[in-house]
Formats: sequence, C-alpha cells, structure tokens
Amino acid sequence: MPRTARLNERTIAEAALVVVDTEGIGALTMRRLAEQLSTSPMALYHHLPDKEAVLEAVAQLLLAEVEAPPPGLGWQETLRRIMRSARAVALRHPHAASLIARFPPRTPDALAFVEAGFRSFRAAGFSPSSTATAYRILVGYSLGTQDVELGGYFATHPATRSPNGSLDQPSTDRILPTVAEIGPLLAAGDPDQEFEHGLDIVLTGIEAILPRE
Amino acid sequence: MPRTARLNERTIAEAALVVVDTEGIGALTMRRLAEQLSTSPMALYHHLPDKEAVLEAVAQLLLAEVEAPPPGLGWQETLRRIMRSARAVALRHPHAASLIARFPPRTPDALAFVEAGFRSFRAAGFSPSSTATAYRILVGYSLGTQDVELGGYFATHPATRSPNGSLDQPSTDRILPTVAEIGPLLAAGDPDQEFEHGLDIVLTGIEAILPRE
DNA sequence: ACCTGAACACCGTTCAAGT
DNA sequence: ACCTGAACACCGTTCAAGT
Repeated sequence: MPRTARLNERTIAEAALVVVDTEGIGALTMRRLAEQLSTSPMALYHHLPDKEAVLEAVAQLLLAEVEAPPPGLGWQETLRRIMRSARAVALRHPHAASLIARFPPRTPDALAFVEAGFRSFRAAGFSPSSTATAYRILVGYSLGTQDVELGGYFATHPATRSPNGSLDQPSTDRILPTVAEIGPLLAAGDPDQEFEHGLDIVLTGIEAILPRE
Repeated sequence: MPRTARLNERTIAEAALVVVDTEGIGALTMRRLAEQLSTSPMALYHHLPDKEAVLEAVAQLLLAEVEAPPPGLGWQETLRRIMRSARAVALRHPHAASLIARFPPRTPDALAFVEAGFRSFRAAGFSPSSTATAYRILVGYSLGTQDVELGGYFATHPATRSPNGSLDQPSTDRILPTVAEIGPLLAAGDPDQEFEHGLDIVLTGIEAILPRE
C-alpha cells in the first residue's frame, strides 16, 4: 500500500528530486525511488514510460522554480532577474542541476519564465529574430556557467594545483606559463560577483549588437 | 592476446572514442571497450583506476584536438579561432561532446589552446583578472552552445511543435503567446551563423566592459 | 485500473588465480 | 608485471499474475 493516497507523475517527480538532492543523481534508481514512495519499482511504470521520463519530470519541476519577474521592468532588469533566479535554483539543487541542461522547458509552469523573458525583449522593441538570438546566448551563458560552477570546472583546473616537478616530464609551468599565471585566478573570485560580471558583459553585447524593430 | 602490442592509457582512450563515436556514449561499457581492444575487461583496470578515468581520458583526447592559433593575431581573432575549433571538435564527435563539459583540460596537449588564448588576452593588455573573467565567459558560451546545439535543446522546444488543442487543458498558445511566437524561430536559423552572431555579441561585451592594464 | 514478485539481460568492480 | 575467469552486488525493464 503506497504511503501517498495515489501515485502520479508529480508525486513521483517530487520524490525523485528529494532522492537526488539528498543522495546525489547516482543514487536515483527505480528501486530507490520506489522505496522512497513506499511502493514497488514496477508501480512507477504505470505512470511514466521509463527512467528517462523520471529525469525529464524532475527537470520540469526545477524549471518551474525559476521565477518570472512582473511585467514593466525593462528588458535588462527582467533578464537579470531570470538569470539570477535560474542560478539560484541550480545552487539550491546542485546534484540535480545537470538535468536542466539536458531537458528544455516543456510544461506551462516551466515555460513561465521564458514567456516573461520573451515579452520583455519584444516590449523593448527587439524583433522576433533578435529575441531568439538573445535567448540562445542567455541560455548558453546560464548552462555554461552552471557546468563551470557546479561541475567544479575551475576548482580542478591543473593550474590551480601545485606543479608536478618530475624530471622526465617538464613542469607544466615551463611549457604553459600563462596557464600557470591565470589558472589560480579562475577559482579565486567570488562566484556571485563573477556571475554578475559575466552577465553585464553579455547584456552589454546584446544591447550593442542586436537591432531593434 | 591483445591486438595492439601493449595496452596503455592512450590506446584505451582512442578505442573508447571509436566506440562512443560509432555507437554512442551509452554503448561504452568496460566489457565493450575490452572487446574493441581484443582483451578482457579486467585488463583495463591495470592501466586506469575505473570507468570515470576512461571518460576523463577521452575528454583529454577531444580537448587536444582543439587547435591553438599561431601567435600575433590579435585577441578577437585568436579567440574566434579557438571557439570555432572547439565547436568543430564537438560537431565531429557529437556523441562524445558532453564529456567536454564534464572534464576540464588537464594534460599539456589539452591545455595548448588555453595557453594560446590566455597569451592573446595578456598581449592585448588585459589584466590577469580580466583574462580569467573573459575565459570564464567564453567557456560558458562554448559549453552552453554545445548543450543547446547537440542536445537538441531547441529542436524539441514545445513551441516548435504544433499546439496541443485539447479542450480540458487550454492551448499553450493562449497562455504563452510569446513562446508561441518566438519558439519556432529558435530552431529555424543556420547554426553556424547563430554561433558567429552570439560570438560577436560576447566579444563585443568583453571589449566594452573589461579593463586593460 | 493499478500494483506485485520473479526473472532476464545486462552493468562496474572485487577477488583469487594464472603466466 | 600483466592478464584472466568467475563471481558479487547491483541496474532498467519485461512478463505473467494478482486485485
């Protein structure tokens, strides 16, 4: 007898998110998920076709957490808020964030912030085509930043470690002096500030290049 | 008896890349990889600690394929070439490209393009800190674009499909009109041109915002 | 309609053994 | 030092059966 009155896609996705948040994405198996819901693994297959669909449902849950700013704020402020909110969701769910890069928003709730962003671009006079290009770039910056920040991309950068001084292989410092100089700085800065700084640059580029109608 | 004279990390990584390129990342198992090398699964563990190390080695192989431009080109042209080369590698190995987002460059060969990029920023007068910020943004744009282009992020965008007109659930077009307007454009453009356009915007933002020494 | 237990065809990896 | 075969503790998913 399941603990919840009835199993459905939403309750399954919520349970999956709990498992991923607390035990990591690797711990999410159909058996573990069934256990979390006090049911049998096979019960899940009556509500979702396969594990891929579970992951997709979790992604929609996360995307629905991204806040859509109120109308009338101006495109830069609107997009700044959306980007910050998306990053906040990823930081709240570090083990689940990789799913956001794998599944685009599909449900109406998950598309709410997309609608808000598109509207602010259109209201500011950007053409539909410019709006699409700007969205592409911002999605790219958002997903790329997540990879970098949560994947520990720079934390494990070789130049941030002490050089390997073995004799049969020349030290990295000697072949790659600029990597040795810049590498330590990559992991050094305040992540919030770095994110804002990069966002400034991207928004400035959009303002400078994209034509209005 | 192994087909190659001797097993080592490089030959294992090369065989793994062949399997991933031809059969997809899901087909890469230790058993399948051993088969490809005409050896037993357990032989691999004498050269690499686990499967994660195999994936990491494949990533280094891919990153080493990114071409380092010759010196003296100016920072914008240098970075343009690096970004194009990274994208070309990803498009040549679409099934393996996700590994680039998971593992940073570590070996000297894989770091060659990073060194070239850092040098061109420094030669143009960007401070070490500005260089690190610019690298962060460009890595973000590169990885994000890969997610978007190869993950079919926009190809499966709901707004790019015909609307669901069922009666018990209002059509997406009515709740999300701007998603309906812009969505189809996201998958429509020429990917090469879109990439270049986004790159223009990012480089323009870097030029406009980042301080020189 | 919804749930179940047993089974199938896989995994990555450990172990004890071979040369 | 390098490789092997058998085994362990898992997977996702199919199937036949239950209510």
